[in-house]
Amino acid sequence: MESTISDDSRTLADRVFTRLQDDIVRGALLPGTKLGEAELASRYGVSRGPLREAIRRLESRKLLERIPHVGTRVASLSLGDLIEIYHVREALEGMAARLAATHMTDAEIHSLVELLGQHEQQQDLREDVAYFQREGDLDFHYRIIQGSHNGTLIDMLIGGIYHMVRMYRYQFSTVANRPQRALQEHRRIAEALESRDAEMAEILMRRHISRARQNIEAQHGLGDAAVTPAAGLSTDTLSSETKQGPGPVEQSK
Amino acid sequence: MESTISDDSRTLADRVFTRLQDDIVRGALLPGTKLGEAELASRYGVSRGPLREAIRRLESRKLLERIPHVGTRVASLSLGDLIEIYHVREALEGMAARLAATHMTDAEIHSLVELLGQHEQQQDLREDVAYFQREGDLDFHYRIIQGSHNGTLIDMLIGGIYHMVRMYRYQFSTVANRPQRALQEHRRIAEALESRDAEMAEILMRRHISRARQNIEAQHGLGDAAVTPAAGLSTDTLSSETKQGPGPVEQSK
DNA sequence: GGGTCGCTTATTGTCGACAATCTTGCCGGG
DNA sequence: CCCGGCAAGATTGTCGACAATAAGCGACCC
Repeated sequence: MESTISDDSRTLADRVFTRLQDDIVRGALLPGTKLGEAELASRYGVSRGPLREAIRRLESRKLLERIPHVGTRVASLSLGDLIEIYHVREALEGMAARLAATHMTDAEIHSLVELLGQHEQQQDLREDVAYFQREGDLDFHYRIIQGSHNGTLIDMLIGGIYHMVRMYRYQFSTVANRPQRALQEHRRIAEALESRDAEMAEILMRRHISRARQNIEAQHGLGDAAVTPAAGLSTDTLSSETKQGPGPVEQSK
Repeated sequence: MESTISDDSRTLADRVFTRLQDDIVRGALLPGTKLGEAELASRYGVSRGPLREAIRRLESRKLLERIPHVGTRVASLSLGDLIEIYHVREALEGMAARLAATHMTDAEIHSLVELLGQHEQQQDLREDVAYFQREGDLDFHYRIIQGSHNGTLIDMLIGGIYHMVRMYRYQFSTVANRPQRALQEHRRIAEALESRDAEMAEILMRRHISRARQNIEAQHGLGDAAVTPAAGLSTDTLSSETKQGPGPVEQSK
């Protein structure tokens, strides 16, 4: 329940794992970039030992692609991969919503409704709601997943899929171009949860995610000029590639 | 078919990862066993470096539990965990069956039906069908999952969940006490696939897994005396130096 | 002139040693 | 007698160096 792990309490390998994952997800490291171990080690100020352990874990989470004796590079999602992920999300989060309708506590549901209220306020107040809406959307889904109270499901979604979804959003800087509607759908789902209607919650959640997927498909289907990753990887020479900003690694919140 | 990556082509860390995973899944290492890095390293004939990388990957797969600065131990599934897993399987494999109904090739379906024929023969011929049925069951589900042609789904099921299910089966040496019925259900599912009935395939698969779960719940609800773990350590090719005492694994606590 | 072989070099894989941390047993005090 | 602190031992975490493998490049042969 409490996830405020102080940054220096855990082991070094765990920290570099978190930082690296964050840099990948936030788009600081563009997909396809080759990651030299020596370079990364010096960048994060650790030795190659802990770094390699972190790499193996990121590899398990499909955030890194590794070829033995060749190297490691940031995983690049194709559109097909993303569609696949959304199909799985539909099944899994639908299930999460169904479970949440019966397993969430009243306090959790109340808190969720409050969160929705905040989202609506932000929706009204700001024009540039993309970022907030984006994170808010994640937060909404995040809470319902937690509300399922199914540890396996939570691990799979939070630890396995959500990082990829977030990576995608930052990668293509997806504009939440249907925030109003998404918010409405969120509201409906919350209402189903409030009335403890499990079947309705599942159906609404599946629809919600299905629409998001269709939205992505349409967006990329008629104009994928806006999704050019701007990162031709193919045969990049090593290193010295992603040199952006003076602060290569930003510290998180 | 089995000409997969030859054992010496991959890196050492990959090999010890496979071996360790196999030993865990097959029950050679009992759940809860404390794994000392030095001991494991000498057992597998590698240094602690590659071993630690393998450990991190197994940890990501929830097959090992690690506490920083304390140690690593084999994950022990509670009954609740297993039930959770089966619920997720119901959603995920139901989806896999639905996708398989439309995405499997005719050749794949034909091969699946042939596999079922073999299972029925074994069913008729042998009394001690537990092992074959067990693996056969896995094989059947395995093929349908592959037949979904959804890479994300496949990774999640094969790479994430199935090892845990297999571990459980070996752990409690679960007797497939309803092989006849399970086989019938498999047959029905295959028929649905043959007629390309996606909805029917999903429903049948969900029922099939749900029944398996209910079977487990009942079995453990009234008597769990039949949980005798049979141990057998695998000693093949890697480093001929594997000291394997009569009691190599110590139960902690 | 094109292709292939061998060398160079950089990067990954592996190893052994050192340092930090936890556990355990013991001692003293309450 | 029980509890807390302290020291010794063991185990994990981290580091730097060495070895093995693959990519790049140039020369040589056909």
